[in-house]
Amino acid sequence: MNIITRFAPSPTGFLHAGNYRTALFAYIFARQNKGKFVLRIEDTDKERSKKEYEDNIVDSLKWLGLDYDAFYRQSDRTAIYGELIKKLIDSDKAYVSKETPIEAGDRSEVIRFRNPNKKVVFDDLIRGPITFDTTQFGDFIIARSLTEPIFHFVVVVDDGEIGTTHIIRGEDHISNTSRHILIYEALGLPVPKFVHIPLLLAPDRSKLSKRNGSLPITEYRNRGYLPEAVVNYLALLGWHPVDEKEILSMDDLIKQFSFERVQKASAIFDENKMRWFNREYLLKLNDDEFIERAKALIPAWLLNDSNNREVLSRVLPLVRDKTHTFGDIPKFFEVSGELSFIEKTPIYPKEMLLWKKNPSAESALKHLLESKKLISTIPENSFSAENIKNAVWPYTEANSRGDVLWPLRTSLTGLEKSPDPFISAFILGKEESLKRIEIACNLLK
RNA sequence: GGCCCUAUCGUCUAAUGGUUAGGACACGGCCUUUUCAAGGCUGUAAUCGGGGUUCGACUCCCCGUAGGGUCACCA
Repeated sequence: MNIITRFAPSPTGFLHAGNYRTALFAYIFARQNKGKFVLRIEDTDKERSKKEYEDNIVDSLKWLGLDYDAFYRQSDRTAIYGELIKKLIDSDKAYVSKETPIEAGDRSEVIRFRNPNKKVVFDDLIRGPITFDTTQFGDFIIARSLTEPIFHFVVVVDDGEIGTTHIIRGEDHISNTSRHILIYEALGLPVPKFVHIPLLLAPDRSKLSKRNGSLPITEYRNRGYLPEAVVNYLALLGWHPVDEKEILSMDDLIKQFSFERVQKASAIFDENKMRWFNREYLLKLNDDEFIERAKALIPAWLLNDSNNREVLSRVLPLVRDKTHTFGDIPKFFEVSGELSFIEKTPIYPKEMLLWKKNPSAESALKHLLESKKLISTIPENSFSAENIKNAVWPYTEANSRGDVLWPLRTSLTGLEKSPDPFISAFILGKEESLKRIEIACNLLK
């Protein structure tokens, strides 16, 4: 059987992680079976559908790497729906019904489906058999008019035409399924397989929504997440491989995925773990890839000023070491950020230079003068972190590490938290480092 | 409220009748260390409750309870 799955969002708002996880499962299942994955924009609600949201859906899928084989937009297909509604009316499977409007916008005439009022059973691939008594739905509305069909109708018509074999969608559609099956039968279409994916919940266990802080998935791109990390994390929400390996590429997922291992219960979206995944993927990048992909969040003075390219290469290991998402980078360079000392000469109180375990100004000055002497012996062209350490270390060991290294580090960075003194000095260069130590000595005198 | 779905550490989950109930994230401790991270080691922590079935239940059944979904002229 040639597998066809689809992702059928309505462009009435930004879609969140839960929506894209469902899309991801549909995509993976299609690719795993060498089938087709279709994107269908469900924009029958003309009031609320916006092009902006449709564009964001297309953009998001592209970012995540979920390429689709066909694209449908329901608003392009109004005529087709009209004809099929007419056919149902002609065969008395639907009828025009007189109504008393209740809300603004309500019509005095709608098209209702003649419900055979029976029990419908379907076999959900994740949950097993589910039974509904459709009597509870009555003769439900399938269109407001011949040109204004409703979700329940178009979704069946389109999946019939596309030939969707597996309808993979959120659990919130379970109770719609029996109605849809009734329409499949009325239309004489084969009933596809249904797969209802559990919902994603916010940390407070409520449904993911704008209110509880769920974000458009593209917002994670803005915050410096890698799409491969997002995909990996999303796949592991509600699904788990046979072994305990959690770092999985899209290819791995396509190889290993199965609905049997999809959880039945809803899962809570936890950004903490996604950050961890992102760091794992960040570690796999080489330096050039890292810079290329972090571009948007590296400070402009460091990235674009050719004089600073050398500085960039020196701080890169440090930046990489402390970064979980690219979004962490700007704050290292903000005022009093851990790397803020690079761009601006630090201004700090004298007390900053005193080690808390031995807050003596004489001691700090003595060690600082000695460090300065040792550092100045290093030739300019071999001013590396390693050589700086080698020059200072024996003296450090002969005394007390803290007594020597705390004043040295703070003289260079002026910060409570910063990289170690050897790396800091290396980044600043010999001349600038000696200058800063000199300033500190004067402050202590 | 009716109908439907679900229930293992705080979170994501493994274990499909027999395990000291495993792993990951987070959290704590230790090591490393001038600081902050990172890293290494390590620790705390779970089968919702009650009945069955069974020699034996996380696992099967029933009843509760809790959470979620859905009851639109939205999708």
